[in-house]
Amino acid sequence: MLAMKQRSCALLGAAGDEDNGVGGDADHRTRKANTHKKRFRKKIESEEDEDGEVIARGAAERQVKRRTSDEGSESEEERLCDQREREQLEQNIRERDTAATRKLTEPKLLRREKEEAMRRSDALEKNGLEALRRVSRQEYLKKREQKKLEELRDDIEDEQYLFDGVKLNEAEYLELRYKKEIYELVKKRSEDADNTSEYRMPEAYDQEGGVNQEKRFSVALQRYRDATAAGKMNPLAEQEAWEEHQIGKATLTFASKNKKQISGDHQFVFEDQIDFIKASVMDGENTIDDEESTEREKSTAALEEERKTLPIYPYRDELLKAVHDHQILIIVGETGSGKTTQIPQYLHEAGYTMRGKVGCTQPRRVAAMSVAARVSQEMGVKLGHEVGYSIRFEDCTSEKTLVKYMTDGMLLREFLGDPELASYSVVMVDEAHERTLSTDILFGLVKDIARFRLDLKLLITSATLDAEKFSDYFDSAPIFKIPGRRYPVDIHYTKAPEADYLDAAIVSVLQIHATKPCGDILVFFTGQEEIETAEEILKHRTRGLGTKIADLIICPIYANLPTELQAKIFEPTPEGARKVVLATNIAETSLTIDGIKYVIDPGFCKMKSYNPRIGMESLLVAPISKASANQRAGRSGRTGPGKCFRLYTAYSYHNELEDNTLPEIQRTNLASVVLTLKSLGINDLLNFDFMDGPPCEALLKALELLFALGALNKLGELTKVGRRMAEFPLDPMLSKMIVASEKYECSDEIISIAAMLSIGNSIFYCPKEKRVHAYNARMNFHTGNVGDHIALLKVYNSWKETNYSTQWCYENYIQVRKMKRARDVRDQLEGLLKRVEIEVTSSPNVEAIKKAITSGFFPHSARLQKNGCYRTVKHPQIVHIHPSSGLAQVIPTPRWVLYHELALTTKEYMRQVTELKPKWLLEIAPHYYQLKDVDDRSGFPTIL
DNA sequence: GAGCACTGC
Repeated sequence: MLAMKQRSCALLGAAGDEDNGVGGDADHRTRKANTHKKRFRKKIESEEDEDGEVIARGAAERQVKRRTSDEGSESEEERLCDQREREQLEQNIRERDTAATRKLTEPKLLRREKEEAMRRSDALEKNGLEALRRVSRQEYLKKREQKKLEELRDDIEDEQYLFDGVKLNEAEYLELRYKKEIYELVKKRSEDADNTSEYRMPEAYDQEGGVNQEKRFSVALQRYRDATAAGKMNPLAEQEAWEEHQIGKATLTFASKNKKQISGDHQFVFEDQIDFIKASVMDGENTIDDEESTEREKSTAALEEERKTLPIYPYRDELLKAVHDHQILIIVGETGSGKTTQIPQYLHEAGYTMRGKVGCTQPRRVAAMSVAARVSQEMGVKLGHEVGYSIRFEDCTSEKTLVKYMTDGMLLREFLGDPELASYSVVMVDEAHERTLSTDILFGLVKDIARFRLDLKLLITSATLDAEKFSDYFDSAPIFKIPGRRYPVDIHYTKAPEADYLDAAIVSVLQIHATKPCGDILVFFTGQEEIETAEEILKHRTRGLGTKIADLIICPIYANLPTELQAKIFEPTPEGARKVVLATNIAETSLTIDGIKYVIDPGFCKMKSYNPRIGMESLLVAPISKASANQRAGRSGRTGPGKCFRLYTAYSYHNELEDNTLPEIQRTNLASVVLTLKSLGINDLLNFDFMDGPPCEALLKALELLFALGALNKLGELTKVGRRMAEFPLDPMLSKMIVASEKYECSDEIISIAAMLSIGNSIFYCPKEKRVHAYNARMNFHTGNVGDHIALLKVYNSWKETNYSTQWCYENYIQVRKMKRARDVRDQLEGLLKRVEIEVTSSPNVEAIKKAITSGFFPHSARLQKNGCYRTVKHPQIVHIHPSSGLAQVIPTPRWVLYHELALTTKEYMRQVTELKPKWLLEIAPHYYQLKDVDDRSGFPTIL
């Protein structure tokens, strides 16, 4: 019983330590944690001691933790055990201490040998990179520091711990010496760098590297060049075309010029008008009119000149000095200041790349690619050589890469192989204000590393609003401000709140169209449905206006829109016409449309939120934040002064909107985050230094799930299974499914299913006018009521059989783009299978495949109720089969089902459902289900 | 008989 309690405490990280928190909030959180502990303990009591595959490390640390978290234990038995443990701990400490003193007295020669051996094994471990034998990051760092301290100890011979004339104890003295030494080293190196006036530019590497590498570079470069020859969208490569287009924008600007001014006196009177009040002007800064030229090929000299016109240029030396003087720097710069392209170049020119790479993270793939392409052009080198980028499915870097752009998730993955980012001298986290999940985790990790690696420079760039917060988080790091280049934007609010924002938005569009001078309009909506409705109404209303009014070109844009149609928004507006772009949040950050002069902002967006208690995600319409509203407004001031019409009152803006959008980490399922952190050796998650910690309940839920999946043992440590799971960039349940497929010898099928599941639920395309056809096509894959998982497998395999035919996709109402992505994911998973030593085996046995799925998704089981609904087994909750499922209309209704996810829309729906035999639950997850769970009390006889 | 903001590994 006692052991049980200790286990649960350790598993929960430092839940017990929480009482040291601040005020009543901590109390509340502790109480919550305690109820979870109780629940957890119950679960653990039903456990057997079978999966003891622990990667032993930090044992003493754990003991300390267990001791502290168990304070206040009641029984005599517990106290005795506690006593024993304390003795053990003290024994450990004694041993360690004597070992340390022994080291000090041993002859130097012997010690050198030992150190050499240690160094070699360090190097081995570091370079070995063998996933399963990876050394934990913390252990590695500790060892490294220890070694350094020992070296310092050698130097102290007179036993006088004087540092700058102050007498210190040994520990303090060593620490200071350690820090000072590294500081001196860094200073010397950078001084050396400063004194060198010339930097050797490596030659082209044409002879080096494999053929593939070479081919890849040229393809990447070609892509970049081709992108500027816009308009040629290859229907066979939608995704690529889309990305090409995005890259093209790095050098191209589309602007509508010289449009005819619409005469001020017009005879149209719309039924309703909205009164706007101009309330404020968002100031423009540095409004120099030198937009990037549209010329494609430019001499290096011309590019060099262009670089000098960027707003950041006058701050170059000041910035470099700040970087030199401070380890961590917060940089505030508006879009257009050139920070993303210039800072890494400045750092390179200042010699920082001589002792490691300059890494720069971006939240989006396209941004990483296009910026890298731009910078390589500016530096006059081949993309992929000195300047490269690294995104999922595409690593365009080489050994010679000095400046590396990458997605933030990619850097996170790099942590797994390189626990202290040894190959980097500077890490720049760009667009930090967006607070993506990966960025938030990176913050914690880089902050930690910076404490050990004093030679590592850290740059965090953010928008103005929360710079202070970043500074506070990074130990009061100095803030460096760079002005952006933006035109002023007039902000207008409505006089009174609008009841129907959709209607109000349409009225405003017409109002602007009829009364304001030329310039395109951008309207923000929440989703596809709204956009389609708005499009219809607008078309209807403009139809009757005849030729008295200029043409209104309506362009919808949302992520699920087929790419050919998306390209339409980038076409220049014909003379005399006006373009109105109806967009989702995609236009807020992900893509930039030039020529926009008016923005209409209804103030809403769809936001995902997660309920950890029942494990359900929901997508709800919610008011945007002030930061978001300003971002939207700024979209109108890119090519000239703009106007933003907000469909809410100034009062609402100031008093009702939040300052910032809730960071993603606080509203998402954390299972995969927790697995990643655990595999980085971070065991104490509740005390991990998050900038904004996620809800305690969500963390506990994630731990609970990972424990059930066998990824964590009872002490909350990563097991071998967990270590293998962490290799896959997927949700842990999908990863578990893959790991389990080894046992059922169907890994080939399972990775196809995992790939299909991971790309989401928009594989089937369903145009309104062809609904019946689309439905029939979809149902073809469901013959035999095999369930949605197997149906997805059928879709993938059929596509493969047609040699990945685009035509086949059109015929079957399937989105080619998504299928291509699934193929990429599948290829990646196949590669990773080798890494975790799972053979690719194919099995025709459907039951085996379903069992493998069950191994990952057993917590997601539901049983039929008398009334035809389903109820989830473990955390009782009434749910329904989603109508898009192949099992939605099957008769007889399956009694037991397994679902991929729960989603709250109009009802609580299960998406992607497969029939299940209850005996599998007992067979596969005996630790999770007991007989009474699958024993039927609902009136149906259970078939076991 | 419903519906799917947006990213990322």
